[in-house]
Amino acid sequence: MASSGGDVPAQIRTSAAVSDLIVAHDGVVTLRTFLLQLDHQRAPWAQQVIEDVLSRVSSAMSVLGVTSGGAAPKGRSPAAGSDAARPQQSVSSCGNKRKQSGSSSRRSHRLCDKKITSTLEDGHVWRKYGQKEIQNSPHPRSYYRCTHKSDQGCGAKRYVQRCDNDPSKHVVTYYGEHTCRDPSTIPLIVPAAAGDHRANNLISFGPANNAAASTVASSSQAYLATMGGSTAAAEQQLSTSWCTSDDVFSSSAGSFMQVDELIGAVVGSAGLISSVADHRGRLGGVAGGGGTASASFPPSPNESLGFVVGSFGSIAGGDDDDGMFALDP
DNA sequence: CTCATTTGACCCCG
DNA sequence: CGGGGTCAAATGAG
Repeated sequence: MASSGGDVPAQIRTSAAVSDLIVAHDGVVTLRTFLLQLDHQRAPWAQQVIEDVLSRVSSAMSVLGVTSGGAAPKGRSPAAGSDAARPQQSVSSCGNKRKQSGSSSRRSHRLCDKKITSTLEDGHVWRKYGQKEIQNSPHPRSYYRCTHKSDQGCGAKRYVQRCDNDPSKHVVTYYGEHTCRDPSTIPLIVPAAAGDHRANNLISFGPANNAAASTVASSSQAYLATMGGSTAAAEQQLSTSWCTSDDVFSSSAGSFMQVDELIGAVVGSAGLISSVADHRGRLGGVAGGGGTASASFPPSPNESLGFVVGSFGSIAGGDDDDGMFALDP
C-alpha cells in the first residue's frame, strides 16, 4: 500500500523480473526443441544462438536466485496418479454429508509443476471445483481437476492463482498426470524423439494414452490445420492448446511457437493441409474412433481449443494403417 | 434437461 | 488450531 505513491518497491520489480525470466527461459527451451526439430540444416546455428540466450537467461536467473519453474524439477508422476486411488469414502449415511476428502492427496503430493503463464489455456479441459482465499495473497486460488476425472478417472489437477505482482499472469501449479483420452486433453505434439518418420505427415487420434502412445502419439511436429478464418484468435488458442504441461511444451503458452510457423513447416514438408472441423465436438467424434467418451469439449470460447487435426498431403488416401486415418468430411 | 461454476462447509495436515 | 484442499448443494448457462 505504502508504495502507491512513487515507484514500485524494488522487491516487487525483482519478482516481476523473475517471473518474466522464468517464462522467457521456458520459452527458449521450447523454442530450441522446435528449431532443432524443424530445421536440421540450421540446427547448429540455431542451437548456438539459443544456447547463448539460454545461458544468459540462466545466469540472470541464478543471480536473482531462481530456478526455472518448469524445467528442472519436472515433478508429475507417482504421487499424482495415486490420486484416483484415494481411500474409499464410507458414506457415513444420512445427515453427515461430508465424506472424506482425499486425505492421501491433500498435501502429500509434493510433486508438482509450477508455471507462470499469461493464459489459462494449456490444452486440457478443466473443471473448476473450488476457490479459496489464500493467506498472504491478494488473489484467491482456484482449483481445477481434469474434466475426465469422473468418466476416465483422470487424476490431473491444477491450482491457479494470479501473480501477486502481475495480475495479468497466473501461477499455475499442476498436480498429477492426465490419463484421459479425450482429444482435447491429449497432447498434439510429442517430441520427435521417437523418431517415427511417418509421423511427420500423419495425424492420428489414437489413444495417446501412455502405453498406446507408441502408435500415434509420436506424430511429432506436423499436424495442425487451422480452422479457416479467425487466425489471430485461433492462433493464440492453438498455440496454447499444445501445451501439455509436460515435457517440451510445458510452461507459458505465451512462448510457444506461432502456429503459422509450424504450419509453414508442415506445409513445407507435407504439401497441404486439409483443414478440418470447425466444431470442436466433431473432432472428438472422429478422433475417438468409437467416440464414446469424447464429447465434452470446452463450452466457453475462452476454453476452446483450436483443435485441429487433419491429415496432411499425400497420406490422405485410403491406405492408412493403424491409428492413422485421413480426415474426410 | 444437462453440465459447469459458485460457494460454504467439512476435514486433514502441519 | 489454522490454513489449505475437497466436497457437494445451489445456482446459472446453454
